[in-house]
Amino acid sequence: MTVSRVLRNRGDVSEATREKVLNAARNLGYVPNKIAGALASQRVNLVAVIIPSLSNMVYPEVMTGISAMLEDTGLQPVVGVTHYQPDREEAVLYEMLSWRPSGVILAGLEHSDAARAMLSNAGIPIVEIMDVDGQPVDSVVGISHRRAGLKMAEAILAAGYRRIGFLGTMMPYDHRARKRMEGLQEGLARAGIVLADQEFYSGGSALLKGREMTETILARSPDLDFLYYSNDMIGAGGLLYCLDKGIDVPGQLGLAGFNGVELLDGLPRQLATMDACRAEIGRIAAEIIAGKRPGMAGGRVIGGEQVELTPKLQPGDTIRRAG
Amino acid sequence: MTVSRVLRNRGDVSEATREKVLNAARNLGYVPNKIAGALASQRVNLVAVIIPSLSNMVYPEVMTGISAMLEDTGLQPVVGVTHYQPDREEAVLYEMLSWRPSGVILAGLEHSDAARAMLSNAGIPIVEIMDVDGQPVDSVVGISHRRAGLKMAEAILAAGYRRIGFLGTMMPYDHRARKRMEGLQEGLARAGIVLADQEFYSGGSALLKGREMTETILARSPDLDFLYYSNDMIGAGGLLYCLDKGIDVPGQLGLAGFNGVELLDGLPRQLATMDACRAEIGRIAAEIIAGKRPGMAGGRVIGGEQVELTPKLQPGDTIRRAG
DNA sequence: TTGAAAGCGCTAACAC
DNA sequence: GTGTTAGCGCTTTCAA
Repeated sequence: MTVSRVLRNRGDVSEATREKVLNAARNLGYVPNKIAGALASQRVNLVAVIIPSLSNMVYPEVMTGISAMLEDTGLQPVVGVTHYQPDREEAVLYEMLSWRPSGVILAGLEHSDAARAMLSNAGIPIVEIMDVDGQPVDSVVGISHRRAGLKMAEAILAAGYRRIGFLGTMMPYDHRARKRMEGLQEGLARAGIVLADQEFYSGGSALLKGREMTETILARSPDLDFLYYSNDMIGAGGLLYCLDKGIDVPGQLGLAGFNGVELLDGLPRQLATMDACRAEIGRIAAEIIAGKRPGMAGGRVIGGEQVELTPKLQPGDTIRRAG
Repeated sequence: MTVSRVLRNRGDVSEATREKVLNAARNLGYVPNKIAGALASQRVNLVAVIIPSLSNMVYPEVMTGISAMLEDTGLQPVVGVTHYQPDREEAVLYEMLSWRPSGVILAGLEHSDAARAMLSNAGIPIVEIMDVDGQPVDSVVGISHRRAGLKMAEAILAAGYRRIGFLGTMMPYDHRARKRMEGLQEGLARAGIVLADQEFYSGGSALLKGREMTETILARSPDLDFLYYSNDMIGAGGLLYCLDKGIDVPGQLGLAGFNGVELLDGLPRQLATMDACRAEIGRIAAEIIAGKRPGMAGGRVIGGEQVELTPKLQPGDTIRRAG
């Protein structure tokens, strides 16, 4: 039918007919059925985005980058949440793939075998985001959390701290926090230093947990001179705790978090952190799906792209000036 | 085909055939095509959720409530974000309706005429959430922001404050913040008091903005004795500012925010706030879509449901004890 | 318990 | 520039 052509601004249609159709559509309150359209054309303007959580702030920011980039490509992101559970990830992925999206963006490089198999067989661009320490299925955009931890270790040591504690989530599937801790340990090991203590939490208000954990770890290991938190929210809690207690930060005790969340800007003191390049990651991932990356003239390359971003250390004022 | 029956656990199929089909499916890495399925069955297991923003924390929490409830109904939420722009809302709604979802959950009661028309004609359950002050299209679940503001006015006056300032977003389309301010003004008016000053912001780190706005409004109106913030994040910023400056809270200056975000638990002092019942709203909205509300034995009632929740005042310790 | 056939509402290819 | 036709991959209905 000509109607189809008008509604999609396709092919040659006379202005008159066009107007007529548009009017009729408006008056009838006609909403096209994309299900039928997709079935007929074998094309779906949806991009599956699979992330572990929406309450982490990091992911909403990645989403923002994705949405912004996708805005004028005609593609629409569809979000699925896994709650850091591999089996949920598998289920969500299956569900989404059954709608035949144009591409998949998903967090992390660790997936169940079944999920990997689905991704490999999907025949659409797959972009794994956030992390580059591992074997991607197709494309990957992220930072090396291992190197981030290592870099932080160097900064800590350069500033003269020696008794370092790590505070983070207990979640067994937060692979990126784990890699940062491993990177930190490796960096310390190079200087012959061992992580002095560690403390984990799960659930609850991150800010409050940060306070509690800080109190706990300092009670247990009063000689610690640096605390590395796995995220900025618990780090901010720790900072507020130290200020309350009159602990000399960064003289007596140094602090650092991770992510570079904008929340930190309003704190009484600026927590040291490392920017995880969240919006940037989202933007690039979306570009890859949309086939908009420079150097890829339309046709997709087999094997995918590997983009490693470099997180910048933001020393803030909770870490002593080196030297 | 029999295959279809197996994959949907439908009708009578012999165990033998069933096994055979399941095996074949697994080996081929078969993922059913829901597009075709949906077209044939005229049923789609998707629920459209349309919200203004993901960075507001409030909406991710509503999402959590929705997801949790939908978990075992076979329905899947699909998120669309409007950035508080009516035309974006209209576009997102159009896009989503064209996938023929089983229901729509969307924030607020204010929509463009076109959007209203689409909603009315969609022939599926519509649930407007967050706010009950207005005319719903179908069902509605939320709180009265006007009454929330009014109740806050009463609490403020009862505690003896008289020179009240309001601080909020400049966004012209944040109708709920506007209604809270109007409620506040109405409550003050009953005691013959007029809002002493107000200050608005847009964009940026809410915590930081809260600090800046507080400084600005106090510089302009040093005699204010209470500040009512349109959300907890800017309120928290204001609280941190006051503590920095050594302002006596709540003696000299009372503070209150809105939402009851869990972040507040980690602050040095507990900001007074009012719980917006976010997860609860999400849960009930999802129940309505899933047809799970008690008293609705399957068949949906024309006209929809109206659920008004009552926000609780959490006085914290930034408001003087009354009397 | 299984197979065959029709058709969901569109798009693509081709004829007019 | 416009109409016609044959599917897209399923579900549904009905017959075997």
